[in-house]
Amino acid sequence: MAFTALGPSLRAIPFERSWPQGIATELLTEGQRQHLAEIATVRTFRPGGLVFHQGAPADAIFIVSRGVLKTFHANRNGTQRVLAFWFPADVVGLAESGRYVNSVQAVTAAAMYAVNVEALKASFRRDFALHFQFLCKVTHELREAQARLISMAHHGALCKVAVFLEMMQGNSSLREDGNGAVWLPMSRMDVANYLGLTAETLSRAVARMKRQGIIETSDRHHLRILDRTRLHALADPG
Amino acid sequence: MAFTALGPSLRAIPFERSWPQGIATELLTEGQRQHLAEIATVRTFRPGGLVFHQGAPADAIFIVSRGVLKTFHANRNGTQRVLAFWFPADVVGLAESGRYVNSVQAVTAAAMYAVNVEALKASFRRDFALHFQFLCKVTHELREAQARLISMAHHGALCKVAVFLEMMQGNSSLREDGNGAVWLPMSRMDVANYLGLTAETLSRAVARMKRQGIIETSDRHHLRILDRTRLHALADPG
DNA sequence: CGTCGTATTGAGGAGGCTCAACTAAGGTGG
DNA sequence: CCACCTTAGTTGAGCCTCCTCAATACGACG
Repeated sequence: MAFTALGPSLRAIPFERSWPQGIATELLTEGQRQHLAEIATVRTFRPGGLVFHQGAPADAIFIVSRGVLKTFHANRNGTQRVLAFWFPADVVGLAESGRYVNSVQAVTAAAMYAVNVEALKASFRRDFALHFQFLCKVTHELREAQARLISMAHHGALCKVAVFLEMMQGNSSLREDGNGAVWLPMSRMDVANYLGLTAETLSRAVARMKRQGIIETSDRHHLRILDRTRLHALADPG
Repeated sequence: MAFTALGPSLRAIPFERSWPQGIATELLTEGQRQHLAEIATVRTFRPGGLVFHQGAPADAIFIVSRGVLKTFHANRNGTQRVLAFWFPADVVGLAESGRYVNSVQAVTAAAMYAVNVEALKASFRRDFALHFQFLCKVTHELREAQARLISMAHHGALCKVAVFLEMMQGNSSLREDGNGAVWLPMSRMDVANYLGLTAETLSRAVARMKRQGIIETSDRHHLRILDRTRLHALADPG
């Protein structure tokens, strides 16, 4: 689908009842997407390219057009924690006191719509629905963060990995065919960091799933889910 | 201060630069608060009272007026995970597909403004700034969830507890005097669950801090921070 | 084809969970 | 008002998982 041809996309599960339960849908109308495309500039990034750095003045917010990106937070001592991965139709760059709180970096080659904050605010003023859809999108991201809190805090390594794989499998931009093939563009270290594990533990968890015949891996970045039922049993032990 | 006399309050760190860095401020004008008070109904809850249950149809969103509440998510097997504690000027009840995703329960006696979703939406349509401030508030909650993800995933029990205590100490509605006294209205089990620990581990961590002279406890719900510097050292190990 | 960063595999140790006993506190009914 | 019961909280012993450290294999790059 020529998503990008229409301009920025925003996908989330809406507040309202009318939509089918639990399924993310496009929030913006064609008109809104065209309008956003007009006030936005497209910026492309090569793998590893930095979109913005934590602490930098926040003059724009970004909507992912193509590619995969990650948000991370650098601690004083130099270590970094991966907080989230982003895909097309996600929004990043929400500021605090005029500055970005985290850094965002491209994992794959990526394109983003950069929307000037003041321009966006002006658009919000004119288009109530657009404004509301952004509220909806941020709420959706909040819920995802909360859902992640559960699996991060209370579950073991196998469960975390299973949850992660289900999440990636549910993401249309990583699904390669209808038969469980998933593309994992990010490095193992990033995944481990994201899940609050060490690279070693992640490796062992993946190896165990392979031994059990739940998944198989060809290349380091390509994985196939063989037994979705058992994967889900691992992901959802309670 | 007679917060509640003015109507609902919304506190968060705004997007914009102009405010002092990193300090939560009142987002609403007196007029907005009065307006919200008019379209809202006040509902009171005794300790343990359920504000709404996960899965219930979401017809209202709630703004905390008085008291402390918790959000939790019940799993199939009956166990519950505490996702957040809420204080005056916080917003809860953001829905997904017309239903609440989590349950909210009063920890102490509490009062909430219940705002009908449709009425609120109508107000958003008329008052751009009000709409924008809600976006700001939700963004703020998203950032807090992300910050918590870091300490949940990568740190040990002592660190988690230290972070929690600093958070509670930073909350004006729990601070009892200027000298480190903090009121912890929630049960130890809730705290442990919230931090992703068992009650036993939490108990041991608190005991250790007492032995080290960092805190002291009188009653189960009252705690005093004696050495803020060392507490912060525990909370922020990297 | 060599080199360096990334990924996997192995052994050992620390921290938190489980299980269990015990104490404290709050609530009920006699 | 007190005895009783129930639930929350504390403390201890043992086990299990995940992290740490170290060595090795793989792969992307020049």
